[in-house]
Amino acid sequence: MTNIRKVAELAGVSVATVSRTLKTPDIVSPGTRDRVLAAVEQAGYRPNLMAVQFRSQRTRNLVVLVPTIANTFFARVIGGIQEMAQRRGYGILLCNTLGDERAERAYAGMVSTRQADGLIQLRAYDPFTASNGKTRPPMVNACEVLDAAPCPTVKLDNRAAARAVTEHLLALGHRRIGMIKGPRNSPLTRDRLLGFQDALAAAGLTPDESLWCPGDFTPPSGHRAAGDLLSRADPPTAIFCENDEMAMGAMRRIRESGLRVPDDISVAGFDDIAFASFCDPSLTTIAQPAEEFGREAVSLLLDIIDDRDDAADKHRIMPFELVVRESTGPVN
Amino acid sequence: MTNIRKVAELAGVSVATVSRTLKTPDIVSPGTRDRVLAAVEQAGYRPNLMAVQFRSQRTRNLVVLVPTIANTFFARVIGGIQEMAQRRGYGILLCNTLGDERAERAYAGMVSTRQADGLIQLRAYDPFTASNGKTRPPMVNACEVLDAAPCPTVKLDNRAAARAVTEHLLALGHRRIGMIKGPRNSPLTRDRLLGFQDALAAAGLTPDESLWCPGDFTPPSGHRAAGDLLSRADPPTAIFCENDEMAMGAMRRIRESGLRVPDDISVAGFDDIAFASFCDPSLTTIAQPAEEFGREAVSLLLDIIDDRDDAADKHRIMPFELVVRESTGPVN
DNA sequence: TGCATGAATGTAACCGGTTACATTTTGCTG
DNA sequence: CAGCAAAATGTAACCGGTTACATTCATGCA
Repeated sequence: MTNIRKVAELAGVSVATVSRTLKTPDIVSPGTRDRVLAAVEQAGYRPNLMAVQFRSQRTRNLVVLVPTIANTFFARVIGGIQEMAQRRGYGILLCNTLGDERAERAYAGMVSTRQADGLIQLRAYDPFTASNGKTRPPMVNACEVLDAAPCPTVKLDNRAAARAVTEHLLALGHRRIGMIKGPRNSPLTRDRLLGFQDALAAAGLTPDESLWCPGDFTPPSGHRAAGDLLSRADPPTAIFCENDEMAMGAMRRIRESGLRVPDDISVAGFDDIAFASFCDPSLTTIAQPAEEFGREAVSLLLDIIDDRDDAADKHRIMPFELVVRESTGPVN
Repeated sequence: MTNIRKVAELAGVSVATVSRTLKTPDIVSPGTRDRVLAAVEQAGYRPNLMAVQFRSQRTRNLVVLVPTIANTFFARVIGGIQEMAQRRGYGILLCNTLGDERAERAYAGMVSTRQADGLIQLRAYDPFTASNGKTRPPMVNACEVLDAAPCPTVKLDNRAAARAVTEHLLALGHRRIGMIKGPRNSPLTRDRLLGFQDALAAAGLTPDESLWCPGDFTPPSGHRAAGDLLSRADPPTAIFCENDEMAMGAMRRIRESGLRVPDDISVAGFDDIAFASFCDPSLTTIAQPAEEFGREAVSLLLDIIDDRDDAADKHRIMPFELVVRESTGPVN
């Protein structure tokens, strides 16, 4: 491996001069600079970044904990993270945690052990809980956010968004509205449920909890939950799904029962993934700026890392938009 | 930061003994071992992995170049990569290249500069082309594979798979079959086109190149291409799309024309993404073991890195399966 | 010419582990 | 108990950059 000493020898200068030529060319005399650059070229020298990182105690890597990369929405968020990280000179260490907290804590260790300078968590779990008394490593929590997050957060006003969807369904005349939720202990699910209830309450309706089915954000779980709802004696006339993946599973199940969307049952989703506008019928949903979530999370994280920041309590609320398409219509 | 010297001091031993206690506990006497471990505990010591990596000249990171993480198929492949890498003690540096070769070469530099030990490329481009005479860094090419790849590869027999799809359509009586392709210069597209032609030739048909429309593997491009095909004087009775994303876009466009799938036009896709079985109609497609692509790529790459391997010419062909669903039917 | 000043360059310590080699301790045998 | 091998532990070089500080060199002015 050609190292800085070889180059120095080749150019007839000291290692310091080589280092300076590459990092601060302006303080090296033009003649020397040319000689060094020629030697660099000739030797095909590339600085060993492990050494640079080690010396500077900065890896310029960020750990990203993602529950499932297979989820289209997260894929977009990661795209945004990667884009902004690259722009700021950072790399992304991707960790598909599948929601396993042991794995998340293990991955979080990559920051403690200096494999990365900071961490972005896309789930409501603090992987540094067990850090006993130590200073918290730089972290940002995005998408599904802890209630009392010990770090900056980036999230949607899920309550308001869910309320908007529900009001849309109410305006179409629906009164019995089913809900296909996410996992029980998720703050995201809880907030969307609250927004749902807000809208019902404002309309003077009492929610029927028997119409709330849990899912896990995958199409099969939406399919299953819709099956549950349809088998009721008095099935709902509309179903609000907490994400588009489950909505697509639900629509499938509805059609399998010989019913039509939206003529017999309306379906609304959440996220506005790419397929939402291409499936049949196209899906009424909440559009989120997924890539922007990622970019913003990186921005906040680098603020902490670069110490351009004193407050760990910056909280960004991202905008949403109700996108009405074909899957919702007037109650039959 | 607590380092190994602090721990050594605390335990009343030398740094070497601390290092040995953590790496090879069996060659340290039990009494000393306990004392050191207690000191480690007390100090909350975590070895600085940057130092370890620097010393051992191994980062235990792998760079992954992915054209678009937003593509459901690649998301699954990356999931497999991440899983196997984790199991083997490696991290994944994810790079969303968007097909930009400059960016790919830049990212590839992370291996030359020792930020990572090897690279997995999911596109048919060799980012080390410009490496003048140097030994090639460890690399594996998966999914879309170079014809004369200078490294191990993992791919599908795209030609055979495309032939299987086409034969299925021919068996249903279709004679005018449209094709929605990927980008022109892609070996993957070329192979699928060859398989398509193989099937036609075997059936004694001459392909009509005017029915081949280029796309870019996204739903909108499939939508657009289907529009092109439908506007022909004599439109095809079936459309073979080179991936499911484009197939969903195409189906959407067909329905917008007032036609039904498969009654008026059959549509087939490729990849069997999660939505393929949940959209309406569900999609006839080629199932690929996406996660297995990723796992296999990591396996091959680590074989090179660990030098457990002499041959850079291991080439894996992964199995496919034709999954017939609702989107294809007998010609009208 | 001599000296002050600043620019250019060199020297070597340092980051935090690992490990070859040296030294000390332990345990066993005769 | 001497003597020796093996086990345990210590010392310090090393990985490849960066940079504080020291040194050399060039320039301008009196």
